Amino acid sequence: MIDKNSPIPIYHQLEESIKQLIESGQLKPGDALPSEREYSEQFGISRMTVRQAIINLVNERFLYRVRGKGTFVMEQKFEQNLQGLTSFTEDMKARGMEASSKLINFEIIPADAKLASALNIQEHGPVYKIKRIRLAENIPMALERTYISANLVQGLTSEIVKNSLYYYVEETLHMKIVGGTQVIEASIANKEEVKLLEIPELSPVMIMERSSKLEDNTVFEIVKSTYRADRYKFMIDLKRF
Amino acid sequence: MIDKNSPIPIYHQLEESIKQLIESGQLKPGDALPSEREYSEQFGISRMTVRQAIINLVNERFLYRVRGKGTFVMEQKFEQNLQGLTSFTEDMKARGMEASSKLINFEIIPADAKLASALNIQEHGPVYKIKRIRLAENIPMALERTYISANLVQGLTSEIVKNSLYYYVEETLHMKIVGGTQVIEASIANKEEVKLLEIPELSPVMIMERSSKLEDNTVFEIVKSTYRADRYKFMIDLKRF
DNA sequence: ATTGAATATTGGTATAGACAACTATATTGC
DNA sequence: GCAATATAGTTGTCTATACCAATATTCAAT
Repeated sequence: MIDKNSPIPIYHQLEESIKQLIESGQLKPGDALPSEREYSEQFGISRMTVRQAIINLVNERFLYRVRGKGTFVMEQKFEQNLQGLTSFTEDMKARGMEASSKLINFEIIPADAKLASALNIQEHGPVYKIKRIRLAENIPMALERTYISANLVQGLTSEIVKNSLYYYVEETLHMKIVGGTQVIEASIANKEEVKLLEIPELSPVMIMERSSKLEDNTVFEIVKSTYRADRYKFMIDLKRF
Repeated sequence: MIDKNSPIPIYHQLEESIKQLIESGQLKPGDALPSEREYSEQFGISRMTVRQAIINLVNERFLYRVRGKGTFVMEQKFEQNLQGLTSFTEDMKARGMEASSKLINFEIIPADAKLASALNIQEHGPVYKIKRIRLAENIPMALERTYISANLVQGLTSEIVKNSLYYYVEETLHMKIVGGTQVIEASIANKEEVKLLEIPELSPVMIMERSSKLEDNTVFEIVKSTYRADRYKFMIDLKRF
């Protein structure tokens, strides 16, 4: 179980070993772990070394400790990371729904000042503008307008756009999207949104504007989405530092 | 600087002391800290105790360490904390605005089924209900309804609520809020919200429902907030895994 | 001047032991 | 029976020490 001669630190070996027990279900949420001294004796390692392993797992929220009682497995194992950057397709799949798209418009436009600044390119530079209706279970969920510098992703076609853009960019072009920022606000649907999303006039909508970046920190895309408030809620995990 | 006879752990004293130096600007981003051995000798404490303080600050992203080189102050210590769980007061401060509150209502109510389930208590159990208007620069920003189990936080008074609830809970009761989840959706203001937030009828609003948890994974509070869409945008950082 | 080896300094891992603070259980005294 | 006390077991804090691994510096050989 623990190899003292391994170049891998002992505390790290123990960490992985405990994680394994949790993930395989041999340790269930709420279960008490053996005490630090028990681990120490069982593996012939110092209690401080055991503590280092446990402290790390506590920081990662796999375990929690109560002084005088013991160390226990966290109730809510590992929630999937929302606040993760996901494509619409991935997002809907995580919600157990089937995603599809309807391409409304696909063209190359010159960047206006605001867009050029957001994409970090020259004004009037060529930009793909992709306007799509996003559907879940064939019901309109969002209107999405994606802007990508045409110099960055060359040879984009409407065929590719109809399938998964992220898949093409990551698997074929080998560009790696690493993160971004997203601004969320509430609003009332405008005429175009009312029509395309098939909702009543004056319906509330959630507007999300995302900017995603590649490994080298260049801006990859700007996405403006309008989500139907009656069909979409946004959930995030919070951590207090 | 360090009081060995204080009931406050030495590593915690050192932690606060270093944080102070960073926040006061005496240690600037990129600066190297004294080495662990220097701290150890200067304060007459063990190197392992110094390490415990530094490890905590590294976990909180105040510092970073490089083996063989030293320990340094993080470049962007405050940038990272969106998707961080913040109180309204902290949130507004980060936006450069002054926060205040108006207490609308403070009472103890019996939990209905939904609330009892969310707070993980018995149905009809006593729950503090705190209704507050949150203002930024003295303009209404949000209507906030907070629900806390009365058995968990005893002796809450309207005086405490008028000041900072998080401060009281963390500093006086020594409860540690570690995280939570938040659901965001768009809607139209109802009559009460229109009146209290001083907005036109049919105005769009952003509704956020937060559940925060303590170290031992018990639910601490449920907060339902209604934010004026014209005054509030929500920004998060995204990471792709 | 440049290279290369030795030395010093830094953080990383690990040990052994001590006592404190807290919890649960068993025992004692009434 | 019940309450107070003792005891054992848990995590929390702290010390002192040792050696490893990575980096920086010093100094000698070329």
